[in-house]
Amino acid sequence: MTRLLQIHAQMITTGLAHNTFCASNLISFCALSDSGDINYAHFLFHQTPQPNLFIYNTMIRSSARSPSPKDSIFLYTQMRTRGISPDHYTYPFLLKACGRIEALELGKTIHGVLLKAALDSDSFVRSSLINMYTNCGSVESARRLFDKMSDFNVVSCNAMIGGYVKVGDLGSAKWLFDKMPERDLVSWSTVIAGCVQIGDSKKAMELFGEAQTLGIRVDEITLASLLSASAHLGALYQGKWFHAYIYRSCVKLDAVLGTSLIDMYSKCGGIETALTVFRLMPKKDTLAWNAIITGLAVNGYGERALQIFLEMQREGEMPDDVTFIGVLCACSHAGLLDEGLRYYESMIRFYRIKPRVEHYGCMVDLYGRAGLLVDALDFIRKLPVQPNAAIWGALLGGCFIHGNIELGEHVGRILIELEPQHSGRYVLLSNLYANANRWDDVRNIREMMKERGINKIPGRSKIEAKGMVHEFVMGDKSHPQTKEIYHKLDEMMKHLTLAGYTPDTSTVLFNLDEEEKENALGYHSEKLAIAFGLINLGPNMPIRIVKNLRVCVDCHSATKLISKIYDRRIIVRDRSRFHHFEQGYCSCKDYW
DNA sequence: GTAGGGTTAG
Repeated sequence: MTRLLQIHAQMITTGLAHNTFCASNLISFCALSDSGDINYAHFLFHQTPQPNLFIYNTMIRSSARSPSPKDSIFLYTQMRTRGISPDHYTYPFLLKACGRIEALELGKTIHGVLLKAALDSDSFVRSSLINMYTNCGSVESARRLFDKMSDFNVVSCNAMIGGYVKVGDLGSAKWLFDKMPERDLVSWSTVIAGCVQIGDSKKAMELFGEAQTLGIRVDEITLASLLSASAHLGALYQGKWFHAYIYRSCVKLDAVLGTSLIDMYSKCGGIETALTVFRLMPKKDTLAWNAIITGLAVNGYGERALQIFLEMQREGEMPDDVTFIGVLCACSHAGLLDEGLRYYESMIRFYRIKPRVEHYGCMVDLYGRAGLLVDALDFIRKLPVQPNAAIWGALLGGCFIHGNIELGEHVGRILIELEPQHSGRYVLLSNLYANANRWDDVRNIREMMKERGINKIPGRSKIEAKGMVHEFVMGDKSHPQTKEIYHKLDEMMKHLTLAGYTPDTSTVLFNLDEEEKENALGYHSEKLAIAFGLINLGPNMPIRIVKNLRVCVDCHSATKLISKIYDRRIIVRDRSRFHHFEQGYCSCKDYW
């Protein structure tokens, strides 16, 4: 831009500023280039006495992708009043703006206008129309238009696939993807992103495999989705492979891809690498800061997360609502009550961010973990919104940690009423009763679950070894290495007993006799996965496990001891956070 | 010129 300002100055002195061709190019650079400046483009535009069609198109195009797409509409009205007729270049930009502000009625009107002007046969205009309709939530209109088209071009197909993906109809998206005559990288990216969005990360990986077989080289956009899939799966080695791919293929590492990498490493327990990636990023936006703050928080490094937050403020990056979710989460997990309260206040008063239900959840968690259950309840009562299940869940968590049976029972009942189909709610209440040795109540809950036909979700643990993901359920005997695994498990148990471990059977759901309970615990999926890891991973490799549920008290204390006995780092990602076990300690400081 | 990407409480 500095260079451009010099050129502009020169143009003024030489009189070239009045030359339409030169003025157009100047505006075009400011409005469209990555190193341009949209505000300066507006400034130049206002100084132009008679902007021509090209200038209008450029300004409409630039505004359509700017943070205020409404400007495009304004510019369009202005050009019409000034008697300039829009052409087939104008409409795609204008329709993009309509889509972004979800102005369906306006979009329809423009559709009518361009029908009259007979511009609807232009393939760019058609694809833009399809995209406008899907962005405005009207997939049916998009489909009607799409069906009427005789020339099947790849862009309109992609726009249509994107429309299906937006409404979560991956079946139709995949159907069209398979049916279209030719697919380009955008087609692949769209379906891959679609899989990730509906939570089918495995399918996303499979599609990438197919693309690989066909020799398609993916770019930074596809990779961002694929890294997000790795993050969800907790597949560190898969994610690392993509990281290497980025370097190998000289893919542009922009802020979005950097954020995906940070998130992938954090969600796979590789928080040190996440930090390195973050430090090496030349341009960090709010999302990148948010990703590292949240990553540190769920990995149990609350203080580090807060340091980075302070750094963010020093560097003048504006925190948003998501930043504060990370900050509050960091405070509650690290037991920093006063800081949490202070940040919450500053979010509202200083940053003028209106708290959302997620922030309330963090606050209840903050009070609850600190043992201030009365304050937590008081906070919930004063909320301007109906508390949701997550808020009660946070309070129940606090009751559990601090052994408050009365309040816990009350909250547990509310939760079951609120989400009668959610098995975890019953399990939690039942565990609370079991902790208090109230076996009759435990049995009642079991009965209730049976009557309502609700099944407990079985615990599953995944572990990666030699490029393969292995999954275990409780008492699993399906793995080819079953014999060795159980042998190792016996050895582990012997070592544990020698180290003074006694099984904590308090949270076993069934009212079994003590010996049965111990057996049930001994074969919990994470213990099987640890045994598998000890057998198959080299002595210096940390054991990384991803669990679908929260880790139980018994497995937690057993894992701490195992990390010491076998001198092995064990990293467990459970449903809500990370546990880094090392030399008998866990990063969660036994609060989770 | 049109179509595809990242962070979010328990």
